[in-house]
Amino acid sequence: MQHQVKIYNSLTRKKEVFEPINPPFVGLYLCGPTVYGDAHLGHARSAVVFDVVFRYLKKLGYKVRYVRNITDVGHLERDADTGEDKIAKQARVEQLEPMEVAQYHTNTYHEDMKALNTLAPSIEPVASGHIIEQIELIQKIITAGFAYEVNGSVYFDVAKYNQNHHYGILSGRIIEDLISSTRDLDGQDEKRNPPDFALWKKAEPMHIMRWSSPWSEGFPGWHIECSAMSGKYLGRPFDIHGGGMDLLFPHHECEIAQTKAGEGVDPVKYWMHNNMITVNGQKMGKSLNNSISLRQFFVGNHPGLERAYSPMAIRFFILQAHYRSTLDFSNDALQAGYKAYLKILNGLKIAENMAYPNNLEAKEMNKGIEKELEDLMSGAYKAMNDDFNTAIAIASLFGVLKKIQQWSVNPQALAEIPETLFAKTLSFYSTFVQHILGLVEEKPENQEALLDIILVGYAEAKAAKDYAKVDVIRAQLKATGITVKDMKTGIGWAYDDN
RNA sequence: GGUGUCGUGGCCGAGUGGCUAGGCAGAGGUCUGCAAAACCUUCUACAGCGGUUCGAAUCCGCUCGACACCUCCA
Repeated sequence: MQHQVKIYNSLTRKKEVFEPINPPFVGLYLCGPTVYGDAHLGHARSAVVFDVVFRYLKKLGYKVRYVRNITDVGHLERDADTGEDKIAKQARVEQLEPMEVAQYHTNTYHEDMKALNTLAPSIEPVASGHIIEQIELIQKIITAGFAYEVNGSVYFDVAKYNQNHHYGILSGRIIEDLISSTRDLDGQDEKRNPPDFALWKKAEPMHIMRWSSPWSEGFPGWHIECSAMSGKYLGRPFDIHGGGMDLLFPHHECEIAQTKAGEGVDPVKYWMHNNMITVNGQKMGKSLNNSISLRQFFVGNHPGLERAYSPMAIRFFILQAHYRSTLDFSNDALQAGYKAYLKILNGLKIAENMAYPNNLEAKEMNKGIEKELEDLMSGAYKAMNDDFNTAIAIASLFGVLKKIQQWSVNPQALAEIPETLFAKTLSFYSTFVQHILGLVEEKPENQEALLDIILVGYAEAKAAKDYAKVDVIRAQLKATGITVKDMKTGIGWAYDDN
């Protein structure tokens, strides 16, 4: 099967045909979290979006190496010159060793990402574990003449770089504006120009996180870690670099500059940026005090939440929008997403339990329905090929679901299509839902066995027309948040959706 | 101020020059011990004003409005 994937490249601002540098291998790098707080919806969005990219490219047969880093050092508050390290600060607040903070939030991040059913990355490098690589890259940049040392700190010389290269190539920033911007009121600036950024910072005496380097005991700047680690594991250049749009400048712009300056090559062929989650039309972010952590979503523990929303509801909510659009959070939207997800899931159960009937009356094949099904299925793949348009793919999926449900109600309709098409359709649906979109059934594992036993009793009571007993079982399950569903295909259940 | 994005029906959210997006919610019906689920049918759109075109939600211009980045942020 020929697949031509198109990707919107932030660098060229165009959709481009995806041509891996070394097929069938694909290198995919995603900027992961700075582990000083619980992951929120925004983290979920980039993780889920690129999880689907990862899954889909694998599905197409590419050998994808997916690298997602953990930032546990070097990410400063406010300004790369004057701020405090985010993790060190949180450690001070909580009176913990910085590594405890980083470890704790790395663990919770992994738990949350697992709950969202994102696949683990192939490699998950940690910034503090790659100090040597970062120092080496800084040295290369100094040797090339694009960085300077001041009092034990090293800065990237943006103006010098821009003489022969283009700082602003990704973000569209104009260097003169950046240089002339006089927002910096701190007189004790070590930088030659405001847009220069730190590659290495000398640690203040109080600073706990420190490593020795040729310049000082200190710590690396934020941008250098991604350059060093992506280069180490994916080579130069590599295929796809992802991240939130808010990282486009300065983080990704700086990554390009560092690699170009130090190694003489462009680091990345395709840059992909997912858009932001908004709350009431405003960006969700820690600094805006409107972020809701994923754990709060999962249990409903936040004033802005009307109820708990399961991980799959959130995953579906994210996938219903295209990744380059802003996505506005609201209780209504999430609730709608959850119901839609339940519907998709119900189709999965039907598909699993349905077989092509062997007692069909002979009928003429219906070419119209055949074509409709083929169009829906190829439409879903076309949508994915077109810059991973999950919204359209899901619409196609609902079209297929409708057919499956009709068959479950009226199996005789299957006489109009060949058994091979029936099998293909079911297989398509199940594969697309579970393996490409990554939507799976959420069952509390310890409850499942009990629930099955209870539902056996329910079915027996029902067969015996003992409706009093039926109603009691139903009411009791309802009280624990489980809705019983009497389907044609058997007894099912779902989480209560209201 | 600079750079960029966007304004779609009750809500969310695709779309691109002509052909039903989809989901949720609403209405009517089928089924059912009653529900739920499922199925069938169905109502609300393209910010405003001009222009290009045989034809525009889709292209161009203006107006209004919203947002993002420029400082840490997925």
